[in-house]
Amino acid sequence: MGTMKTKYHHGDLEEALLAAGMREAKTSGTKNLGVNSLAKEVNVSPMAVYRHFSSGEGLRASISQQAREELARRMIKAISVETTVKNRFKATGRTYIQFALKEPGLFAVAFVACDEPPKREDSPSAWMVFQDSILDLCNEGLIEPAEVEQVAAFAWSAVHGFATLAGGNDPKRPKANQKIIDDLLERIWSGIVKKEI
Amino acid sequence: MGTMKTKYHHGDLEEALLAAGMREAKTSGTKNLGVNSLAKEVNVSPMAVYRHFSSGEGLRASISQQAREELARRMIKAISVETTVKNRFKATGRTYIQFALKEPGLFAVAFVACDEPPKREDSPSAWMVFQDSILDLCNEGLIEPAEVEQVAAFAWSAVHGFATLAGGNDPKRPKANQKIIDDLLERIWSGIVKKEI
DNA sequence: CTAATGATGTGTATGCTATAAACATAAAGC
DNA sequence: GCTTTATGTTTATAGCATACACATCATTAG
Repeated sequence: MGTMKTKYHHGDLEEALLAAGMREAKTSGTKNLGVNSLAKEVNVSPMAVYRHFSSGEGLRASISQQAREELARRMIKAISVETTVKNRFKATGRTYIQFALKEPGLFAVAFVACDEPPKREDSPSAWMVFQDSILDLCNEGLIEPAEVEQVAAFAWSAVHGFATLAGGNDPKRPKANQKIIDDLLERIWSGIVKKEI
Repeated sequence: MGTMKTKYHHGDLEEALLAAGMREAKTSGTKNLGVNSLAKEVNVSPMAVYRHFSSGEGLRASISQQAREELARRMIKAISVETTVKNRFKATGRTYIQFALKEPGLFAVAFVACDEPPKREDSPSAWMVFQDSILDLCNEGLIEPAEVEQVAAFAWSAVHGFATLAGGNDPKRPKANQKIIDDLLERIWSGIVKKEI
């Protein structure tokens, strides 16, 4: 009888469920993230899920968290190759928007409103990356320390809003190409460094 | 004999379902918008719903549309009392954001991603109001005609993004009070009328 | 080494949801 | 008045989340 295909215990079911969830999220967004369908995908009975997550909602919250971490990682990576504060800021926003456009499923899952708080709070977050990028501007003297919170809120809002709208399927959604995105980031920049005038 | 409480035919079930949906949306957001629960709320069997909507998804799409129309009406009303283009623009954004903060349920329902296209397309939309407000700026010579689309996308994005983030329940969401919102709108203004420099 | 214990997975049962098919009732048109 | 059409109800099926009881394996204590 050679290989016994079905070990009674899976080994690392939690990891497998999150991986399967991310796969589904990439291709189908928020659909197909149910307990039953994900359990089936990893060849496990639906109830096994509850040994690792308190509920289906909890499972989805963890998948959502993973998606947000993926976004944050891409942002950090994009920043790392830029040399000026302005370019780092723009790379931050551009990466965020391109993530929404190239991975609409992941982006949708990342920002569904979910009540459940994520398990780990210490992971890289897009918000943190934004804030750091704004703190850099402050260190360079481009904005006042008192403005940091406001500026971060503004920049994050504009980028997140565009990503959400352009990545959606509203027939009237804003168009998005490289030039348009760059124009947007320049306008945001204008709203940030008012003193540059 | 006396009052027959239950007419076999409801009279205007479609309207009643949408009204019930809006009531639920106001208090509970996207939850409790199922076919069964709404049917029960108007004292009708679940299957009756399908005489007016092709599916539960279709029903929710119509409720979502109603929520968007409500937002657009409030924006139009707010604009009507302003006299300058800048103030009209700011009233547009402020109303949008305050709608998200004061009616989080309605706002959530208004902008859930739904594939189903709405039934009527000719209704007032927030997008139209934004665009009109930007066209005004163009008429006043504050921006170039070629910029209109870009500017509208930028303004809409920033306002929508802030409304979404500030109205959500992320522990790190941006704070929102009158002063902060006004600062935000000024920053957006800076991104719009670059030439004012 | 063996036996108890805890962690992890299965099977079964319940109650919810969406919706298809067949039937019932009332309203509108000939 | 009788037929047709619109609008509801009933019943049945299938999927989902999840509670409860049981099975299996891994670890650890004696």
